[in-house]
Amino acid sequence: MVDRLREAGKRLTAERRLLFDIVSKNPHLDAAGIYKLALEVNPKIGQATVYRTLNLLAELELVDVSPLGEAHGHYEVRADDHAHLICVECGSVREIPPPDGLRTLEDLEGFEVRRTELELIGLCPACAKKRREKEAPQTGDE
Amino acid sequence: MVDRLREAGKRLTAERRLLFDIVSKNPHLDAAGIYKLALEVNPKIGQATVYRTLNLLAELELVDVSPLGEAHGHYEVRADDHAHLICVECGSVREIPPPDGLRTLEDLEGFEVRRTELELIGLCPACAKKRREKEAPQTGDE
DNA sequence: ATGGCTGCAAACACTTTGCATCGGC
DNA sequence: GCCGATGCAAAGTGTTTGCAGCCAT
Repeated sequence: MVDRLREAGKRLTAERRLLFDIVSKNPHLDAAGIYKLALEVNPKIGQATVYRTLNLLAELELVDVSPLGEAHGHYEVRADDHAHLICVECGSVREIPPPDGLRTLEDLEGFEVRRTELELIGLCPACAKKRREKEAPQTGDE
Repeated sequence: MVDRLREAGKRLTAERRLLFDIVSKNPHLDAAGIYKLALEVNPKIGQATVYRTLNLLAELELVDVSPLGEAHGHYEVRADDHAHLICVECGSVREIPPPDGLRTLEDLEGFEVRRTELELIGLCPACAKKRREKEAPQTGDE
């Protein structure tokens, strides 16, 4: 994470460290939850910092914003793609890592699927092309 | 849709018809976009009605709220599960229906996937059980 | 020492709610 | 005719922004 910040010419502050740390250890918190945990460590951190930092980390692709069905966006550190089992009733989230992952329905272990979302997020052909043109061989990373 | 409303003891109004129709024909609009289209047909429809109706339709499981990566929630009529190709650059959304769907990567036709989200939305075992207990044979549908 | 980052609070955008009226059943 | 649904506008919630001081570089 340090490297990525440096790369992007951003500064490494205690707040950023803290927030990234919280997101790492708590995969499915929303901004409010992250803020709350942050307050316990640094009582005078501001929510603006939380939002700014999460946006920054998302831009640097260090964390992902996971939409999580009904609820609001939650944050988690970028990792191997995995499935989310999201309960519409209690909001609980279970993760299924990909290797041992979703090979059979039995892996769901009693979870009752109502609907699924498969989102492939990236660049459409046109934008991918534009980006390649715009981008110098080594420098650019947004 | 009419039936589902009836079932739930809800009334069939022109506004609900209109909004459902708009969502049907425009799979990836957000609330604001839906409202805008609705205004063209019924200039005095209120946004509150749009929100209330969309929430109602979502509750009746007639439409889904699709989180769509970076953007805000979008609405679409419930249909066969399909994948979304979401461009982070221009925000375009392409749908891939399941039968002809994502069997090979070539189906992506040049889309450059950066990350994927697989969300299985439903009831965790505990809540599924609770719901079965609470639910009378015929009456209850929350 | 400098410019980016932070905290604070105001601004903003989106969604929900209260109430009187309207209209489906 | 009754009770739910609507339209309007105000309230609520979550997120962003402006600015002065602070701190990583």
